[in-house]
Amino acid sequence: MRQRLHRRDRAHQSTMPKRYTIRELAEEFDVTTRALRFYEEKGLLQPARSKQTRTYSAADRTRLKLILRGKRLGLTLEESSDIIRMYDPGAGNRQQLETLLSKIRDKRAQLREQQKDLELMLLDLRDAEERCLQALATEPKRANG
Amino acid sequence: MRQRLHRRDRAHQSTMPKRYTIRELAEEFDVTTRALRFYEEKGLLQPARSKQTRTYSAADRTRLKLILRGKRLGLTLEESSDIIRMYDPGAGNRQQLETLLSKIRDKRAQLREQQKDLELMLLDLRDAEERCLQALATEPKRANG
DNA sequence: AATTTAGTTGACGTTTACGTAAACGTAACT
DNA sequence: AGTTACGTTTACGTAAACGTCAACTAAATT
Repeated sequence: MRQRLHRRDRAHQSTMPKRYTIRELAEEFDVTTRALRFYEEKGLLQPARSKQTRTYSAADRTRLKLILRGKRLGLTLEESSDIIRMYDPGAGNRQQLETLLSKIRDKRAQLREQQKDLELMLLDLRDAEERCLQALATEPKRANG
Repeated sequence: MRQRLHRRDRAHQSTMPKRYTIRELAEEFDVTTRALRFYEEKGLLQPARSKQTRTYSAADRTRLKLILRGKRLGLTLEESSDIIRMYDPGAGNRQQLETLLSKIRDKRAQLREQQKDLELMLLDLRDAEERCLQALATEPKRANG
């Protein structure tokens, strides 16, 4: 079960910023390579190409993390895409910056609403667990009471 | 633009528990009637019928609330369905109760993870807003600096 | 040289959660 | 009687987010 060596693996130069193959990223984050290509197709990742083959930067890796975090929160890819863009004010005139600022604040407000929903659901489930424990306490070990 | 009167509207008996038409629920929660029928088809709602027409109970209304809260948290209908079932230990032997308890605890744990993700994303957006404000402070009112 | 491994690009299939339209019933207002 | 408003079922359409082939290339191992 030896790993085979690829040229890139030996030709590592620690001065060069780290790069990832599609498989490395896929395994690290437990997604399929198909998903990574799909995210690229949707403009969420922008891997470079070294002779046809995709090569992902640390920035791509970070973006992937954000995408997956977004998914766990129920965001669509487009929403995650928006949020990723929010992380960098980048080149923008005053008008664009204010639009961005407004979007950021909207999203924050929305996420705070989601926090409330989450807390409510957790409270409900706490009660549910309690009732369940009560029922178990009432229930005899064998047969029906 | 007067509202027309339906028989049910006049024949209200305050001793009877409140019931809702499909439209009432749809408007109150800003969903389509199609969605309500869909939720029923998936077993999430169980309206009674008064002569073909659906009539929803307070329990249905509560379930709908839970469904929509679940959606805001990114849950699938099936997940919300599971959670709704968790709210009632109902008729169950010891074995079933322990399975239920386990599921409740799993879900709670998962939601606590989601809480962490949410907090991280909020922190990131707080930073993003900060950077955006900085950029605005740097940017002159007119033309580029 | 032949095979294995990892990558690539289509392209069609699938699931979830409804949207939309057709075709119909029925009660109520004009 | 005719229109309007609301309800019903059936059925096909759709967007998102991939899954799942197929068919091919290139590098690395045997």
